[in-house]
Amino acid sequence: MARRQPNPNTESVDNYLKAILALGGPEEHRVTSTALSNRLRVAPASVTNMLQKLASPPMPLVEYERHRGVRLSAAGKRRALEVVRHHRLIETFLYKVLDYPIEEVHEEAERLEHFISERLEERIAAKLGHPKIDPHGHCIPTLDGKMPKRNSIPLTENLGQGVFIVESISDNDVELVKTLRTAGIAPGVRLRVRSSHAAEVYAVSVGRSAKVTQLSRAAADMVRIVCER
Amino acid sequence: MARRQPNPNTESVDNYLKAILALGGPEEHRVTSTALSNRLRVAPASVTNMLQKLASPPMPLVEYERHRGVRLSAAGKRRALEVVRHHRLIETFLYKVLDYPIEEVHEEAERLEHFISERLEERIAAKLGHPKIDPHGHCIPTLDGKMPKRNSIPLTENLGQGVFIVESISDNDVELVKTLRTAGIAPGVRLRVRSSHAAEVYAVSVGRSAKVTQLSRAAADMVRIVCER
DNA sequence: ACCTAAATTTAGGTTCACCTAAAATATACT
DNA sequence: AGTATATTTTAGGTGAACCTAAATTTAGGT
Repeated sequence: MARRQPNPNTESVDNYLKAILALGGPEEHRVTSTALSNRLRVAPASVTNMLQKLASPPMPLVEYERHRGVRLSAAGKRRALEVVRHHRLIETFLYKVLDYPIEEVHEEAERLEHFISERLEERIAAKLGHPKIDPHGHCIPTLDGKMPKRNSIPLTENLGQGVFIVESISDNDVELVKTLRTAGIAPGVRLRVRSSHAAEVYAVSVGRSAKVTQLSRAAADMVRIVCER
Repeated sequence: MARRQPNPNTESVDNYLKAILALGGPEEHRVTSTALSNRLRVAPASVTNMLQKLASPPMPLVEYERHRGVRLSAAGKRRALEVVRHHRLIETFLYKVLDYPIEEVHEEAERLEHFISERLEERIAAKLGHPKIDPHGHCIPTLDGKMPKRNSIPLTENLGQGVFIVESISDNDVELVKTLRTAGIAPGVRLRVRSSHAAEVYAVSVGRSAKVTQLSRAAADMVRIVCER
């Protein structure tokens, strides 16, 4: 009477899949155990264990070779994008319908993303008019698991001074998001960058204002920009 | 380095507390292990185990004497009512804001009630104008843990024919809720009862209509009524 | 009071996700 | 190539919530 269900606890599995998706980047690199261990704040041994489990069933969620890292399978990518879709829809909903402060949406979405049904996902999307972008400027994956890639770069990679448009802001640091909100830095905003590449502190001004805001390197790295127009 | 946290997994604990609250009734009777075992669909031994755990910490959630059943402590009752508040606020929200069909709100709320933050609870309540009653006609406990008791009776306990007002409808049976919705039986509706006490089938008519609907005994037992006016 | 049936508890086992410590493997440097 | 260092895996263990089977306690009928 041996039974070995491949899909035991979903919350934890979801978090692994999301992490692999994020760390693999747009090119879907292999992701190392250590990288996952750091991001998920879990012992390296626990990662190995989980990866072996994710890779073993008939329809594996990841492709895994010992010592060579993991990559999502088609099924794993589908699930990961579904969770990201949940997350971003929930963030948008909390922000637009429930008037959450922008810096608080992430934490709530992080918890709820695992537990909403297909129906609730659909109702939320409908209520919002099937949005494509969340309040931090990130693309919301479509129902059929597609997420357009945009050609933005981190503010820290820009090639000197100039005027740019803020594309998106990383959402996982509450303090950072609050700081940027206060400074008026939000997706779609025009940003004049005054420091040059690889500075320790970035001086920027927002919109047409002359007021200069100082951003730490860490903060600037969380802001992605595109060229104006 | 012995640590013994009394509050390990909350979802399961929440469900025990809710079940004890419901089964204890307004008089807060002791609840037996068997009753909990049936309601939670868990082996009797598992119930005993959990009750012992809930009763043991410095601030116990239940009062428990072996072979004599359990009752909620003050702390346990507070938590149970908080979970019920979550549940009913979520049901109301799904119904009113997200246009859920009434028969589907329960299942979704049952899952989400464990995971929403204080903030989300507050935002939902505010969006709804701090409602006192959920879409099935049940009272929503207040933030400070009070729930008014109403003097309704199950339709099956009524003392003969007459005209009544529907107070509430049990929410956990999808098919039943759908049937009642189709028949137009909803909280606040006027109901003329034509069968007498303890019948096998209840014949009722809704509002001022002459059309008669037949309800099984089981269905009638899930409908609570109050006297007209 | 006695005995049986039902309810309840004890004892011991499972799975899941995590852990630590030790062993194995890969990479980097001279 | 050969060793030091860093990464990864194996081995063994934890607590939570459930399970089954066996032992115990309570309650009902005569």
